[in-house]
Amino acid sequence: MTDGTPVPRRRPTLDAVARAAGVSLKTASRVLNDEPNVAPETRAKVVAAAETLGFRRNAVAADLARGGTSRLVGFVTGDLANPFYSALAAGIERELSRHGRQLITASSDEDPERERSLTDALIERRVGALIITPTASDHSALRTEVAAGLPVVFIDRPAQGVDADTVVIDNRGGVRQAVRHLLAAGHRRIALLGDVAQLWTFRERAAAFVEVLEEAGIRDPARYVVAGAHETADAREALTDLLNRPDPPTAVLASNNKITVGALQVMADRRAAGLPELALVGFDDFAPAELLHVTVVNYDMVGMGRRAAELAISREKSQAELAPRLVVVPTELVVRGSGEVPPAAPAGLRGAGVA
Amino acid sequence: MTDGTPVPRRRPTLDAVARAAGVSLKTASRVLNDEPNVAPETRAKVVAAAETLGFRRNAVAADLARGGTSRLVGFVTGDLANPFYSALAAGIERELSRHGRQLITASSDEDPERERSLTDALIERRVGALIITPTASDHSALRTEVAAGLPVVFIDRPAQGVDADTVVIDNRGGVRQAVRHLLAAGHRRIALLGDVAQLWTFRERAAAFVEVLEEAGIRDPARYVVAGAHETADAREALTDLLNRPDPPTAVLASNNKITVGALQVMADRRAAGLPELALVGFDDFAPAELLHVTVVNYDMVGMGRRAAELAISREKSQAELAPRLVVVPTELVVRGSGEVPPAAPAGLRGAGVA
DNA sequence: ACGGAATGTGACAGCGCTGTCCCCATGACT
DNA sequence: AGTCATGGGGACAGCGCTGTCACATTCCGT
Repeated sequence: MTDGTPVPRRRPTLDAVARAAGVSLKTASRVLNDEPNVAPETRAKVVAAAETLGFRRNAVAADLARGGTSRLVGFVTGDLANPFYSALAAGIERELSRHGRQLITASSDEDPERERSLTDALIERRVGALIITPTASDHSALRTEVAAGLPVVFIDRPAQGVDADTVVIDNRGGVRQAVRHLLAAGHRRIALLGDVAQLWTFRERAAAFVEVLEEAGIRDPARYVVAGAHETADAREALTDLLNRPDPPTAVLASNNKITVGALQVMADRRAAGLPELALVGFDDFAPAELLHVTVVNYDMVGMGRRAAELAISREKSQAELAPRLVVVPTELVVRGSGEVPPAAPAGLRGAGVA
Repeated sequence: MTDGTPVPRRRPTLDAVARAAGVSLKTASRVLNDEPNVAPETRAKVVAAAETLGFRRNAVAADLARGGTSRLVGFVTGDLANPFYSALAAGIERELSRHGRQLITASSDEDPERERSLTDALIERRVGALIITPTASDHSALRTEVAAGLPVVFIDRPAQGVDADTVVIDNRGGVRQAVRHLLAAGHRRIALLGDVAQLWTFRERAAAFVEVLEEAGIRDPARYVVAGAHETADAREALTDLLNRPDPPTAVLASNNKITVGALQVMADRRAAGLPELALVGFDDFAPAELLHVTVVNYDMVGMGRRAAELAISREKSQAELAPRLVVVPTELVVRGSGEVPPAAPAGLRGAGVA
């Protein structure tokens, strides 16, 4: 076979650089790693040789030689297209880059099976640490890895079956703020519209929700707790059903931003139909929430990612066995309104009360 | 020094598995890579040994042995926290995972310097392909890499100084749709509110903008073209300035979603102040744009990412020299309204005309 | 029954780099 | 002079895996 294809020029190796500079392989390595004890002239020669050859060190080989662990951190998340997850990713990435580490992301699409295989792939890639928004219910498979010293951090919800660092939102606190706000405005029939009932975050929020209402002396506080509104459309439907009950709620707490949007749609329809207004508080702030005049439970998503990365790196750097740590990210109620259209409200009165 | 710290148990190697199974290293390798010509019994023995030892293959070493290139694809983007970029990332990641590849993302924060160093780091990591949303104006440094056979794909805007595959939006077409829509509604004084003047996307949009207005016989069509509205707040200010001119525009084309939000804020203020309505069309759709009743130029961001990944992978797989390819993603005008509040419009009339 | 293919397995040499150890010059200090 | 620390540099053995080649066995057709 006559080799017709142009040979894909092999990259110059460190060896080639050393030869060109007239030094040994190891000396070249020293120069390129800024190790001490190299004469300035020698250093210059090597640098020049590397430059002219267009040398790029091979981080794969370097990692292997150093012990087989790469300076990569894996992030297994639900869906990168979701602003919540991508905000986490952004925070993680920012923190990592400060420590010379790179982020490798993988979306599980909330599928436990896929989460498992992605995690495996990342471990095979010998990531230095692993950050996971757990979807699977059991993570005991990771126990071996954690025991072997792999830093694993769970974010947004804790994992079961393994002790590891965890970063979560103060779900209960956030719910309490939201519900108290609605109670203070005089609401007594308050609904909670949630995502997936199995999700830890929802269970937390629902528990707090019921608790606060009970404290306020509301009877049958779980009466308007509904889960299963995974997409915006589901949320719409679920809320419509609630409102069609004989004794409908007057206020809603939406458990995430997709649901909030669904609720806002319903509210717009009601308004168009001349029906009474509904009060709304949403979990998760989102870009134009301000324009829509909706009160939300806000927290720092990017900061949350950053915290997770910090935990991962600190564990990776310290050899000692650290006890699992828990970081709870505080929430803050941003009072704006209930999602009513911002009609003629004088600017000064903005964000003052609920409907 | 008495070694007090618990030795971080080394991971079992393939060699250990082979020994445990009583076969050679290579045979174990064959089994774990599903290579043919291994007797079923032998296979079973190896699998069992791997299982009991908790063996995880080391992808770093495997990549190195295979020729030093990893099955990783790098994505250098502006800011992962921006929904536009994260949608791209999601599309890329989805396509890659279908081909057994993993995505490693890095945010340049739109800083050319940082973009450069991240690109370098990824090349050192020996990614199999590189996808970049270029921020730097010159990418001739990548010429060597491209010549050496590294698949490089530019996304959202083309690069200068190097011939490579590129995926862009049909900016001109999108602008044409938007402007014609406004013209048809009777507007003659139309403004274009843009991001960064140097950005290729803005220059394209501005050129098309001027062109369409000229075709329509509008004099001095660039009169209301303003750039530099990088953040929402800037956009607000820029638009306010425009509206304070003696002969203010009656319609605005916002060049991205942040700007659209800024414009919506201004419109809300005007409405509150009883000033005449302003027509608005935005570039980029965003989650609650529907609720805000705003007409937008929409296109498939996730699909765009997917296309870029396809280009990268096809190039990586084919050894032949492919000529640089250009993919233009079509845009679609989603007519909803001009961002006026959705007051009493009967559902049936929704999204029918402009203000 | 016998050559040749197909099948199953192993030895061994790298992939490109880093860590360890070791050697050779200096220069400083008895 | 003789010793010894110190700076500067190289040889070499891996890191954990895969590719190549060589070898042993079995199976087939004629």
